[in-house]
Amino acid sequence: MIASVLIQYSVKSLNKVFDYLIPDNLKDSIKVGNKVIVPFGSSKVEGFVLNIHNNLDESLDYREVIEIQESDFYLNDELLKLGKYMSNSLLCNLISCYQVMLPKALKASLKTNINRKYETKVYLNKEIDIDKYIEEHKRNKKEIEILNILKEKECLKKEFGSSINRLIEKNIVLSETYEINREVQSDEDTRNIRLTSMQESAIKEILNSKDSKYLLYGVTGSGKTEVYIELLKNVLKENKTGIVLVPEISLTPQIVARFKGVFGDKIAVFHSSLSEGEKYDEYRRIMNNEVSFVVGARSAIFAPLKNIGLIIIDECQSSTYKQESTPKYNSIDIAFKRGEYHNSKVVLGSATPLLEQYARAKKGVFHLIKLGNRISGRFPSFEIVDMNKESKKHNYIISEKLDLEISGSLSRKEQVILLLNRRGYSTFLSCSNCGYVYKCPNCDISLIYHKSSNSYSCHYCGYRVTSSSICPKCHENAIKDLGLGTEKLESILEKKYNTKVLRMDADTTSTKNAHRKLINEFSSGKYSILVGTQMISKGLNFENVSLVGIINPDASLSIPDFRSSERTYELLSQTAGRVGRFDLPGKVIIQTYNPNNYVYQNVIKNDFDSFFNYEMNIRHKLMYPPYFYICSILISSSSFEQASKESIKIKDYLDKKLDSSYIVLGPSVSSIVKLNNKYRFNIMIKYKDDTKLLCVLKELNDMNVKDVNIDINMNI
DNA sequence: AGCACGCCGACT
DNA sequence: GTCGGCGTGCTC
Repeated sequence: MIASVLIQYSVKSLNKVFDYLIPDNLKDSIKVGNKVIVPFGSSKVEGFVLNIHNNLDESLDYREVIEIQESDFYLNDELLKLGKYMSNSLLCNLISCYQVMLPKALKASLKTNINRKYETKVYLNKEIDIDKYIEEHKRNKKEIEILNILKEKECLKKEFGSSINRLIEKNIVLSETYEINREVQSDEDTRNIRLTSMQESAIKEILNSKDSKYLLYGVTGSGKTEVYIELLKNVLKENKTGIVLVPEISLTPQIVARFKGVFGDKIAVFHSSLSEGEKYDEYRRIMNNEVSFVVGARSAIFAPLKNIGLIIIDECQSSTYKQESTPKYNSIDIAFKRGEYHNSKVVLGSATPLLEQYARAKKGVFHLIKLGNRISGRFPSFEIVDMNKESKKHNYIISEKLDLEISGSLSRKEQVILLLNRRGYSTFLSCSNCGYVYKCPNCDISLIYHKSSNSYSCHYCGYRVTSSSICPKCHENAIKDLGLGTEKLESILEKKYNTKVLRMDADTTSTKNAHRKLINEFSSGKYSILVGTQMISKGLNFENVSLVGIINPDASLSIPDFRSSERTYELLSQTAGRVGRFDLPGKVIIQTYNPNNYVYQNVIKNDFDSFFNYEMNIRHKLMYPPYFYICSILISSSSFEQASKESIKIKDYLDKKLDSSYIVLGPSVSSIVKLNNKYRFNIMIKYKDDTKLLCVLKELNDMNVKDVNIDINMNI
């Protein structure tokens, strides 16, 4: 018997299986999907068994499989097929697809040592006359004490001191060690919640329909979570399983607590804050059919559940569902694929779905279900402040109107949230003497001043130097920090309003549980103003907040990406949703230099449909999604010339191979020309059907150009 | 990925 | 004459 093994390394030349003889002692136990150790060249490697067969090739000199790792674990048929699908449609190595599905402890890599947790139980050896033994060893009080307890019941070894070891050695007491799961603690929300008629009818509509894909479209606070819960209860009734994806567990503790409260132990939760050992435990619980549901972020879509009845993707507009590193999969595509396999329903939920998603729902590709208005609170009142006028009055950061509203809120002892989507103190550093702009030595990016760490840092590669006002070029003491980041805003506000300001951004929430701690502190009223980046736009529920100020939304709007408008719309409407959730009337102030922009105009009217129509028109004209799919090819090299030359060659190649139904744009320099010492060029392909494209790109992928990296990102 | 093989430059 | 640079090719 021969095992075809896909080994651990994710390199082009190893993207194929190697055949190994299965030795007799493994013949009965080896399974397709098993993780095995095999000899490879002069070393040993790990890999997955993709096939077991008998086609001996006489010309080959086979070596033998060394051993099976984690014999109770294997990639099942569905996941094996799913990996192949991913590898084909994403143009990446097969092994990277399998690796991404698994917790670190189960990935193929000889370095993994699983931090297993064991427990040892001890009990009396029935074949020994205990009473006689006790009689003979009366003087050893500790031993007798233990034996008397064990006469009643078996116990855990750790309940006793070291004297138990002597008893085990003498075979009086028997011990048995087995693997156990760590206990993962989490909050539980066990409220009993009455469903609204809107929710009831949404649930009925999904349960009674034969459709497989749904878009549950409901504003923030309209109670999507309760709909999910009822759907899952139904899944449980049918003895099936389900997956719930959320953008990021740490940002949505309430929804997880709610699931835990209703389903308790039947749910496995994949936190990013779990240790690798804990993740492995949760994975084991799933494999052993101990759980019915899995809740987690992007990679939870690969949970090895059997008989899936329902997959829910909450906040389906979130960009976190697309993985930025290879394999660049999108959990939503994977969800549809798994849904097909299991014949299960897939429900996307959002208050601000992506244009593609909403368009598909309107077209009937997804069954659209609207969930009406938010349950409590009212829609806040909006005001757009024209910063062109304000800057004439020398108000660049806080407009008169916003100042007035902040003062008003503070005097009423209410709280204020200000959104500024830019962390750090300043946004760039420049010499007032010679005009030099302080850039990262590895990237073509301005360094950003961080006052709290007294450093200049690059937000892309992590480069960091101690701050100094001496210009590296002209050596004058003239470096000035310009532009506005959350740190600077924080200190400006503290001075201006003489109050405590809480800042929430990637810098203040980097430590474990910091996010939650800050939220609780703001909730408790210790601070009157919260300043933060986009991370404050979601999920927060504060009763005492009456004002939301949006400081510089234009920055988000001007990001060179075709989705920047809809991202900004989402960011603003989500942030606006932080106010007026309870009894306080809410006010939202948007400060912009483009007051007439359709994004802002529609945000203030809360008119998603109107925004949708306007934006769809633009997408249509510019041939962007959902009218076309987009594939982006990134060509990078440490040599600018090589990257440039190769980009042009690739463009010519694509033009030659692809017919006119494909639109090939570029090459152009990337928006970040140099990143991590690599020069970057982009080619964009607009397409409606990927079958031919995938073949052409596969050939392109197989061409090896030295010192040049080609990175393909399908369906961005 | 790691390693062997192999072909050209600079040096005890 | 050798040591060693890294380009190429192979691993069941």
